Amino acid sequence: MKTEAPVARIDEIGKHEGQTVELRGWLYNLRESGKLLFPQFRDGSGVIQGVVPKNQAPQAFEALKGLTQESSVIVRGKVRADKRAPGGYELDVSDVQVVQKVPEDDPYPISLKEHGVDFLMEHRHLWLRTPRQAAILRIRAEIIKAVRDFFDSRGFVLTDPPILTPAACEGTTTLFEVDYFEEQAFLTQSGQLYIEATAMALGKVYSFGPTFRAEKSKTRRHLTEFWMVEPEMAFAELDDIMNLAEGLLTNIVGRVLEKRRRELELIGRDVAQLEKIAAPFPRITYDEAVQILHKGHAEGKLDTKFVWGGDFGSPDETYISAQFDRPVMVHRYPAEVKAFYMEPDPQDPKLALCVDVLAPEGYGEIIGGSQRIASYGLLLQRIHEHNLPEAAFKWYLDLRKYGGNPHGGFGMGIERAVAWICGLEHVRETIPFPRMLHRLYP
RNA sequence: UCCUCAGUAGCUCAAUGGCAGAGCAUCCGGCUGUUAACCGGAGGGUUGUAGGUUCGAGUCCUACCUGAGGAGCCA
Repeated sequence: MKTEAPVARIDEIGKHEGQTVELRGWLYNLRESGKLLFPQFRDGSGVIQGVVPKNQAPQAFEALKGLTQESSVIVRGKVRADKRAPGGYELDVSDVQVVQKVPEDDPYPISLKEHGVDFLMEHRHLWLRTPRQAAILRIRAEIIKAVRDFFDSRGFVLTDPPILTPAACEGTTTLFEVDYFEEQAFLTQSGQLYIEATAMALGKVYSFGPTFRAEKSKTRRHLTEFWMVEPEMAFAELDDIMNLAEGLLTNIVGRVLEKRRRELELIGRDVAQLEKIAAPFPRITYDEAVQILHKGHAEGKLDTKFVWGGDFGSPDETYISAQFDRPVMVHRYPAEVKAFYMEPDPQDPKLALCVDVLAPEGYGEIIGGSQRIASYGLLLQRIHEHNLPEAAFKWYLDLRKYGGNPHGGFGMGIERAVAWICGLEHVRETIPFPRMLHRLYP
């Protein structure tokens, strides 16, 4: 096979109209019509249909006839604009080199027909090749890039907290236990406590990394291993934190609409829903949210009447967020249902200076944040009230002894953000290899 | 941990307690513009596992296994 032809990418194939190019990829599908073949090639950037008449390209015809789905190939052909082609361009194939043929007696398991969830999850390593899954992963990458650009351009420094930790961060959820040279250790459930320390060193910081929860949660919103971005700011109060969360979300939605509109359309996302996402986001207090739930109950839209003082359940969050067309910020929850490190509201110490951001369309909580306790004495008292081991938190208390100040931040679950922006039914499709209660393979 | 549902060909599914079937995939044949191509033919089964009821169980009963959806908890 001659090698002068430039290697082209399918997503930029229009640049090569009229040229002979080389494509390196996989046979996505093959339609046969007698002495005419219509192979569809996939190269990771897109899919293009080729045309192979037997009498014009006998070598390519013989190489492709009967070739199995997902066989790897190097093909050469001339790019031609064609209105009949889904992408606007077709390839008049002249040469084909089969790099590896998928065996006929053990064909590629994922056909173009429908498959069940269990089968697809068992073949996740291959499922990723389908255009829909590839588009979701591209959007995920764009969201992560937007997050990092957002913080990097605003003076935040990326500081990576440890993944192995000696104690629970918040003392609430179940953690994965690890044998650390015969000492007990855990996989982190949040880097927050550590980035409070780096924030005192660098002013504005963020972390982006995996977190682990051993909860036996079994819903469309849960993974046992997920990625979280956590900004933390010294000398910041609750309003600063809410402004930051609002800025982050409008920024990443805007970026995805700008750069990944084609992928959003490919997966069938209603883009109009995302175009509504603009500041200001509604900000309501916990008390106001409870009023909304009570009104909903009175109108028969909620089964049970919410009792003030508890945390919102999943149906409650869905109902509250359904009242708005953009993310809603619910702030000042009862301190009792929140983490030990949250600063009490000076106006009403029963409340914590915290905020949850609920995504629209029923996606629930994607961000949780708070102002942290600045006082050494109060923090020590909270650690005792929550029966946490004081010795393990000595370093954390030091942050209040040596230059304590009002500070805070939030955590955003990347997979939940991706699920919302993509309009997915389940977070399992937002990460290449999801880890769930019953899923450790592949 | 609790509640609900499901498990039949490689995949997606059908089969009133009475001969285990279809589409896709694979193989063989046909078709020069196919769009999850189409048309004809072939091969492909321990009906999740174990027990029970029955003349007879994919179907009914019990237990278990596996998975899905939800609750709680959370991002």
